[in-house]
Amino acid sequence: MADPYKIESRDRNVSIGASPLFLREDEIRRGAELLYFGYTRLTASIDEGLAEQGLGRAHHRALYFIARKPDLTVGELLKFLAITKQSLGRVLSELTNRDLIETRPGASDRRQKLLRLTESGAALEAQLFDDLRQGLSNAYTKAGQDSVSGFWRVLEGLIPEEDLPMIAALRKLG
Amino acid sequence: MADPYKIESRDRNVSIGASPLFLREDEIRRGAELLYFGYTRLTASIDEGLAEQGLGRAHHRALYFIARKPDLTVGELLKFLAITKQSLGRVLSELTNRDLIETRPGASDRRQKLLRLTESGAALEAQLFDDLRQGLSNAYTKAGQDSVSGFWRVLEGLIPEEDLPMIAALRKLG
DNA sequence: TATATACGTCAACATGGCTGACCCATATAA
DNA sequence: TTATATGGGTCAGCCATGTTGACGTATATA
Repeated sequence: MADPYKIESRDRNVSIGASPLFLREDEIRRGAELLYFGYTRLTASIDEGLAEQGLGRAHHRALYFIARKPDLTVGELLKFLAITKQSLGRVLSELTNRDLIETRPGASDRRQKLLRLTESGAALEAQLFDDLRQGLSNAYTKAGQDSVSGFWRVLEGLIPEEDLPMIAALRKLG
Repeated sequence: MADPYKIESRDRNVSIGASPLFLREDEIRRGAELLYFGYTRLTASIDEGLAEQGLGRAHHRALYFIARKPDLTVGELLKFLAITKQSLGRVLSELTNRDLIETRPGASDRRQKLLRLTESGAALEAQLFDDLRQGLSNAYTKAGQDSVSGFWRVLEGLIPEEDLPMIAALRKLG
C-alpha cells in the first residue's frame, strides 16, 4: 500500500495501517466537541465587549484582519472571510460610518482600496484582542508549551492545503 | 508574586514570570487564526452534505448531541447548544417533521421529553459524522499522537471550568 | 480600443439567533 | 390539598449576517 494512512473505508472504528489509535470514533468525537466548545466559548467572551459597542462578530472579524495586515485590500479581506462582497460591503460601510476604519486607493493599482484602522478603530481592536489574549494565554499556560505546538499542528491539519499559504502570509511582513 | 502567570497588565508583548513565550501577541494571534480557519473549514465540509438535505448547521448540532447521548432531555440539549428554547423548538420540530428524531416522556419525570434519533436520523448523522471523521482523522494522522493530546489540552483550557463537567459527561455512559 | 478586473450597490430572500408574553402538565413543598 | 416551581411548547416580531442576481464605474492591460 502506498500510503498506510490513506482512508479507504467509511466504516467506523476503522483501523488503518500502523495507526489505529487515531481513527477511533471516540477520539474524533472528543476533538469535535472540544473544538466546538472551545471555539464558541472563546468567541462568546468577545461578544460581550462587542455588544457594548453595538457591533457583532462580523465587524470583529473585519477589524481583526485589518489590524493584522494594515493596507489589506478588499479582495484580500474577502478571501480571509470567505463571504460575498455584498455582505462585506455592509460591514465595511458600518465600520466606516463609525470612524473605525479608513480607506485609500492603492498606489500601484488605483482600483484597489487599502483598508486601515483609524485611531479609535485600533483602540477598539486592541480592547477586543485583550479578550482573546486572556482566553488563549490562560489556556496556553495551563496546557504548557508542548501542548501548544500540538494544538497548532492539529489545527493546521484541519485546513485545506491551498489555504495555508494565505494564512502563513498573515505572519509575514506587512 | 503568588502566581507568576497571572495576567496583570493590558500591555501587548507582555512578558510575565518565567513563561514569556506563551504570552506574546504573535502566539495569541496564531492560535486565534488557526482556531478560526480550522473550525470554519471543518464545519464548511459538513455544510455541503447538510445542504443536500436542505438542513443547516443548527440541525446538525442537535442531531450530533442526540446521537451522542440518546434519551437526552430538551433541557440538557439546551445547555449544550446555549440557545433559547424558542430557537431550539424550531429546529426540533423541523427534525421531527422529517422523521429524523422522535421523543417520549421521561420515565421518572413525565414532564421531560427524551430525544432519540430515528433510524433515518441515525443514518444521516452517521453520514455527516463521516465528514467530521475525514477531516479530524486526517489532521490527527498528520500531526501525530502527542500533538493530538496537546490539541485537546489547550482546547480544554479555553472552556470555562464550570462547563467541563457537562462536556465530560458526554463521554460517560448513556 | 476592447476586455478584464477591483470594487460598489440595489433588491429580495434565507437562516438562525433573540425577546416578550403566555400556555399546559407534572412535581414538589407548605 | 392547594400553591408554586419546573419542564416544555408556542405565537409574534425583530435582528444579524449570510445568500443570489443584476447592474454600474473606474482603472489596468492586451
